[in-house]
Amino acid sequence: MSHTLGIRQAQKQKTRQALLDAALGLLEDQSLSSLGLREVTRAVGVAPTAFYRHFRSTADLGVALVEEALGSLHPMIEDTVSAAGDSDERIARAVDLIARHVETYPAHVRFIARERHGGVQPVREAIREQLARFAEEVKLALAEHPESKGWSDDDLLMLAGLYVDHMLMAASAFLEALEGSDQDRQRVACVTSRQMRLISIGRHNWLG
Amino acid sequence: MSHTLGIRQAQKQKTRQALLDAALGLLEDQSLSSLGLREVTRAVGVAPTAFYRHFRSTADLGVALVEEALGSLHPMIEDTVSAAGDSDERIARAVDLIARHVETYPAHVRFIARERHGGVQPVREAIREQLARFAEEVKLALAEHPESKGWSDDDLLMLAGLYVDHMLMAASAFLEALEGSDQDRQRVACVTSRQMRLISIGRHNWLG
DNA sequence: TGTACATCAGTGAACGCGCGTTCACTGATGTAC
DNA sequence: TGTACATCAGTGAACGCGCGTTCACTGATGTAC
Repeated sequence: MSHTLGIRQAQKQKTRQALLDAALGLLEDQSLSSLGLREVTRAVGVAPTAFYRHFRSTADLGVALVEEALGSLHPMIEDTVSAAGDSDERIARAVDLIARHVETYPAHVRFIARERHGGVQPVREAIREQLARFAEEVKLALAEHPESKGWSDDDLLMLAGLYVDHMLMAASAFLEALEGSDQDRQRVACVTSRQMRLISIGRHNWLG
Repeated sequence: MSHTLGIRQAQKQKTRQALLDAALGLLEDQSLSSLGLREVTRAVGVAPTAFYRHFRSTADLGVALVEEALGSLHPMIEDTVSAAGDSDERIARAVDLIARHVETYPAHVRFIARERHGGVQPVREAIREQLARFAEEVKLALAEHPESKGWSDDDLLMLAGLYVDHMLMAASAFLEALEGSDQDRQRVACVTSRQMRLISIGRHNWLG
């Protein structure tokens, strides 16, 4: 089978993924700028020098984590924003989707929220790029809605940016509530829904 | 003069402030969780051990920085949100005020944006508390507006939270634009104003 | 298929360095009389 | 005002420790014939 990776390549990928997983775990209670290369390799059980076979530095590993955390999320945008249903249905679906995502990948969400304004420039830049792509995709999806008639491209991008920022705020609020009670999480969901509804109302009355 | 500090107390305060200033400077390109005690004392020009006369740890210093960065901002809220003028005037004033604040205290703003979701729990907690106080104050100011008639306390707090979050997003966007051109900053101001106007429109049509 | 050589992911010792924290100290400032 | 003692912000040496990076290496996997 010429399409399968060789044993060597497969093992290398496995170690690389183990490094990424270990780093993500260690980043639950510290920032990337204080994450040590030896910490990561120790957690995986390989020699410190093995790290260099996969990443130049922890900053480099951080950029890879951004790709892992956000890269796979793009298809989700399309499904959430552009699918059918009225505003309230769309909001309910979006909030539910965010809540589920935070429950499934809490460490990824924490990493992005933390490093978005964190101390490692290349990682900030990578996150900024991904979020700009999200905003662009949301803009395109919004343009498909009938209620976007008469909206300029610039105004749609402004609205898309507001949505993206707010989704991140919501994800971060859900994350804080993860260690709380069911009631805490429901309150976050409720407040987030109302905030999104308010933005949606603003949208429908914009220029009108 | 019994009300002036003794020479000893005055000198101690001065050293403490020098430590805070130096730390804030060093935090421009790293996170608090990687800030070293020796780095800070070296920047000030005192012995490493002098640090312990003022703070238990860098986390402790971080909490003091939160107080310095956000504590003095509370009076500003009242002025911004509750003062006279229609929505557009209020928005213009708020955006201008945020832009000026970021220009005057960029390091403080960066610190708050960075450590809000950073790796140091007590500092996150301190920021969370201050922002909750802001939201409460904004809520009280909003309640004074005539357009808040019929609004429940809960809805006002929801709106206040949206404003506080959005002000922070705006501050962070201005910060990124600080190293850019005048045009960059104007674009941020323009987008922020329109987003606030959209929220304001949502507010006026809420339940209506 | 078997053999001889190339590749390269992971090893382990070694390095110089800066870290946080301890401790007993110094000497200017504060206080009691 | 002057003196004798107490306080305490800042010192400087010392400690053990883990860090990032270098280097020559090993041995399983890959490849050419």
